[in-house]
Amino acid sequence: MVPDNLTDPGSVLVICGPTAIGKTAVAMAVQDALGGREHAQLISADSALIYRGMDIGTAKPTQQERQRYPHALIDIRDPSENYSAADFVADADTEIARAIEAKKKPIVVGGTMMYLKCLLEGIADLPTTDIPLRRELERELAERSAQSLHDELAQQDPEAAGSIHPNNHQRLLRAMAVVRATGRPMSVLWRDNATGTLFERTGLHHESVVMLPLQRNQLHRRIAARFRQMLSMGFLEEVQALMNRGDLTRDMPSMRAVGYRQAWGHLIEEIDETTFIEQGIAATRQLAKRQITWLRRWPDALEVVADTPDQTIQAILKR
RNA sequence: GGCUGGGUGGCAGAGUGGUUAUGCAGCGGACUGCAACUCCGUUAACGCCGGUUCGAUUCCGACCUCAGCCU
Repeated sequence: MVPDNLTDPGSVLVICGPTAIGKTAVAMAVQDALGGREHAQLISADSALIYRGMDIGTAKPTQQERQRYPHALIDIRDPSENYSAADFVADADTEIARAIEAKKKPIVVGGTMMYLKCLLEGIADLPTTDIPLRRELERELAERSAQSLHDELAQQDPEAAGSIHPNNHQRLLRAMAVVRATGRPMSVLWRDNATGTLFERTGLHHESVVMLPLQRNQLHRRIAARFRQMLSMGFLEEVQALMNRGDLTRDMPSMRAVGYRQAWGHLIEEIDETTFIEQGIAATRQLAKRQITWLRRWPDALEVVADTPDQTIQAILKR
């Protein structure tokens, strides 16, 4: 018997956890428990799964799995394109509304904590990154110093400047761009232009299932095994094919994904194979660690500590 | 057996007679439009024994060990 809070058609189920813990398996099991694809809609919350052609290294659900368990928000971008937390919130809101419309329970599954946080807590309505302005700021950064740009930000938006280190160019330039484009501090806009929480935007409640490893070692072992399995499935060939396109560069968000970044370095003979494998596994472990840090502080979570998907499913269904 | 060159923190890799790089990993932290991102802080080493010296990771010697070459 499935508990009410999971079947409640007027609420969103969120399944999150670190990489390699088995979120997909749990999501599929929950869909089955709800009566299949007619009654549930899986929605991916993952900044890497959005990219077409990046399948092996992202541990994307297979074609067969996706036929029985269709996921929204997978393969929606080309690796040359950008995507952001704001894009995700907009897309996810749309998918959730569509699922409700079709009388399906929305199930958001993923490990990109920033996306989930913004989905649940909201994100301000700020101007999108303006490329020409961004270029201009990059030029200024090169001509002046980061410190001088940071000083300027401190004058116009002290609050944002306070939380952005001068060396953090990525965030420094974004905050500057917002000020330049709107004439108002980003920190003020964030309060004034908040779009509201998921409930405020859609009228839907949510329930979070947070998967955490019982033993960190066990997860680490799974990560290492999965990475080697990716290699035998042709991960390097996948990355080589992406490089062969000629239009992708290693500083694009897609190519900076865990594993892809290291594979790129190996394929241009920057690092040898052993180092590539070591670094790839280590980077994945670090990703899991960062995710777990977020998850530990997840508000109102239905927390499930389990080492295997089966344990998690049992724990969810028992509630 | 002989000769030569090496042995530096988990790995890679500089360097110095005293204040002991750096990168990656590890650990802690920040983060509202690149978040599998970006950034900040931090732990940790000089193969072994002896000698020279006020002081040795650095100089000298023996030893152990690795690589290459020679017989």
